[in-house]
Amino acid sequence: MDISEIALYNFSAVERKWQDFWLKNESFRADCSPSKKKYYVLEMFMYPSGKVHIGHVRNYTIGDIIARFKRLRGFSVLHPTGWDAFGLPAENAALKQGGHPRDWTYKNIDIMKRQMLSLGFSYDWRREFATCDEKYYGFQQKIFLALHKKGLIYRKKSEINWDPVDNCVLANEQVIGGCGWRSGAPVERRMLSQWFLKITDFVDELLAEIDNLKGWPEKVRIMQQNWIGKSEGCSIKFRTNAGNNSDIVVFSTRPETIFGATFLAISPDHPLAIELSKTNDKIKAFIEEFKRGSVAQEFLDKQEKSGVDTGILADHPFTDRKLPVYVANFVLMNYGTGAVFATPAHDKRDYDFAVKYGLQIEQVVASPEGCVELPYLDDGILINSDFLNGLSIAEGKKAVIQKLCDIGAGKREVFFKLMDWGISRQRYWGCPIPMVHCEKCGVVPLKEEDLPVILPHDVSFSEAGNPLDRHKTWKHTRCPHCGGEAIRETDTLDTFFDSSWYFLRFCMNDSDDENLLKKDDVAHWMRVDQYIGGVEHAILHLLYARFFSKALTECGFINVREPFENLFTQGMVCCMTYRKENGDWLFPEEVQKNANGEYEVIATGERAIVGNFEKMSKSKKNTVDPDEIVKNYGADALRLFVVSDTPPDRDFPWSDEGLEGCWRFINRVWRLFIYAKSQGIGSEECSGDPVLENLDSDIQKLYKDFHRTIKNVTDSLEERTMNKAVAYIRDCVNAVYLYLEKMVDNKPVFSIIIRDLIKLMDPIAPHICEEAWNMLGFNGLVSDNSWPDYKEEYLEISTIDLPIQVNGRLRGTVSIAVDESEDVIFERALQIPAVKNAISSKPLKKRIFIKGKIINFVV
RNA sequence: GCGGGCGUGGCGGAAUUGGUAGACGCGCCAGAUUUAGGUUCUGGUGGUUUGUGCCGUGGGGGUUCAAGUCCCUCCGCCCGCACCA
Repeated sequence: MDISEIALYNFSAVERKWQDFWLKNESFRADCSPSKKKYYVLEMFMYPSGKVHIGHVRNYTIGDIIARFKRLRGFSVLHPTGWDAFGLPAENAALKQGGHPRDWTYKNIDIMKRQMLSLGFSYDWRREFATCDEKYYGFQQKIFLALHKKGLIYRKKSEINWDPVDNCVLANEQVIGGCGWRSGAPVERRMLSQWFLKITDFVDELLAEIDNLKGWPEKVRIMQQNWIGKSEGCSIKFRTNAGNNSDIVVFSTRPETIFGATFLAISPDHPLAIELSKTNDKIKAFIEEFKRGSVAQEFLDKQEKSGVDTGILADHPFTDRKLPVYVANFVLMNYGTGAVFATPAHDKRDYDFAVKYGLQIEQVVASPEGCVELPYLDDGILINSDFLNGLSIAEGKKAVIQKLCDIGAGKREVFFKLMDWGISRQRYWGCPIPMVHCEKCGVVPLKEEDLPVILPHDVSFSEAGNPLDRHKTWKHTRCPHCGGEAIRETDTLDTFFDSSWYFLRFCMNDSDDENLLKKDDVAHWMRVDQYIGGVEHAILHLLYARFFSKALTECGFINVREPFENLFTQGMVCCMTYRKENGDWLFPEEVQKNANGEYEVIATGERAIVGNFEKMSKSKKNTVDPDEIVKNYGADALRLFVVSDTPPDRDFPWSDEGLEGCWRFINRVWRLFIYAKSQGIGSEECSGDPVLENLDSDIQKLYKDFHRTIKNVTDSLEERTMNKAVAYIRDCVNAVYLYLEKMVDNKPVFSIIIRDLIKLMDPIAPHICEEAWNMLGFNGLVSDNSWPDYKEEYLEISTIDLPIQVNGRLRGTVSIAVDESEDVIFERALQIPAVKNAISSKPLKKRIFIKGKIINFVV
């Protein structure tokens, strides 16, 4: 048989066949198995936007490779998926094209599920659900009531971030650079009664536990730490000459520099500043100016420090110094106390401000060597500081806080940036909040037996605002407390609420009707052993999910305080961009290379500019459609491609040539399988390990090298560097190709190699592997079997080309047995002409010999 | 400004953790097969010379018999946070 004449692999028939089989037989259902170790692998579930994109494909392929790999490694694997289905786009679509958000959502789920199935992901589909399923959000309302009862949910009138485009409140986490995370519109500030989740109750634990998240990327851990933003310091009360109730409390993390304080600064939002503005036009004007500017973030960033003198003088707690009080634009009301003492010698901002307004600068920290450096020396010895003189920063800090406490002027204090999470949204397509407003009883929680509160279907989107609010009947109900007339809460929950516990619900399979959070099931599967998703969720989702695990544990639902053992954040899929000279984006197919090697627009011949590799996006016209790829190259080729070459945590440069290469490789492997079958390779030839001594030396080497391949692929998959696993597999296939004609005389060895090669490839390209497995007569599915082992003894190399250096430069190699004696090897090495030449007549100073590694002559 | 990451052929990236730099792939070149192109199989491919050699992992310096890897220093790119007291 000529291997080059084997017909192309019919991927579409094969892939369809096995996808149907897996689905029908629930091949990947996860059951609690007492005999196996469990492994929970989860990719962040999808928003049903309407279409799967390549970024999803990469994310879910990485997860599926891990799931299939772990199954073969003998774990009982839970690998579920579902839909993060509430949210604004459904409403926007209804608004734009008519129809109902519910229909839009479920239709999209249908489409996208079909796409996911066509990629051969090994999910336990029994556990699939959407967060907009009544059962799911109904249970979520139960959770809401439990959290409320526990005191973790409260209602408060507060200034909120209002997105004027989406007509919606945003959490602080959803405001990025002063704009809404979805709409991109500048956020306005409004006062509104809102529901809040008391995430701050867990702030210490949320921060402390980050240190134990060893399986998380350092980057994400730091981002969470920064977001929580703990500062330890001291609040200090300053008396002023402005009469009663005009004491100013400042917060400082550097109280030891108090003797360098030369003025106080308060925020324009500080109550005292607002009070003063009533009688002081200059302050009033300054605050107005500040408010006007503060909307646009870029403006704020570049804004120079400025302020206005209030005329008030504050008393220094330890000296006679009178400190002028300024209203200053660089002091934030929402951090600390909204007031600071300024030490210009040791703080950049204070320094800039002092220079601008000609204020005093007093150095109080000197470097230990005594040399004077101004400003901002943040380590050294305290000087000019009365009782602190000569102390280090740390000692001084301790001493000054003690003294401030003693005289009743200050106390130790800790501040956090993290604030409670506002969860109310003035939107229809979300989980209804199970509370009512009763004139007599106030805000009253519904009784559990009255749940779920179902979203009404008959709503209209013809007007702006919340459809629930203007629904004719839905919101009218009875008060659970007094039985009188009451109004339902018409706000719905932030969708981040929905996604904060979905991974817990996956622990139950769909036969469980009532209780979506069974403690035993959760205990069995949690934590998630490997969570995979984009780094864009580093703060929002991951922080909320951590908080929920703690809160639900407090409420007795579960007993898992940290949900995610290992976190993997994959890079983005990027693609070349092209633009016209006027800046308009061009599709790649609109562009061609002309005779001069420059790019031009095919239709018009104008010059086209080649842009950068950028994240795929519709607006930049550099997307590719997974459906098209699957249709033309198959799911296996696509899966292989998205994990080839580039480590999964880096951005992936898409190229059509690269994809073609993967398609060619799938075909190359297919030819190998067909050829092997024609040579009598198959299950009946596999019986135990081959006896190496009976084999030709090159086949021995091939077999030993294959064990090296097993080790390399195993290690690569364990460390999540699929690109390396692919390289080792390709290398191995290349090696087998060189011995095709020896197959027929070495059936047992080749049968074992082919069998185990199928297993090694199965996590990445499962369809072709399932087909080959079946075709060569092996039993069951590949995933019913176990991952190949390698023999350590085969990894030991007996002969080696030992590099010979002279003065650290390579002059040749000698092929010798690894355990050959040193003297013999030196003898051989000195016979190499290039070595002789390099040494010539110079006296030998030293010989370096590292067994199995290198020889180096130093002359 | 602070924090994190990165810098290796034309390109994506390997490198047993201090021991033959460039595995594997893309691209390119050649041979075989083919009526031809494509496919397929095999070989080659860092630069520069070829008698040998010399240079080469962002730049410069250092440690070492030996540095992509360790130390110092400078430069550049990407990401996150940002008047956080």
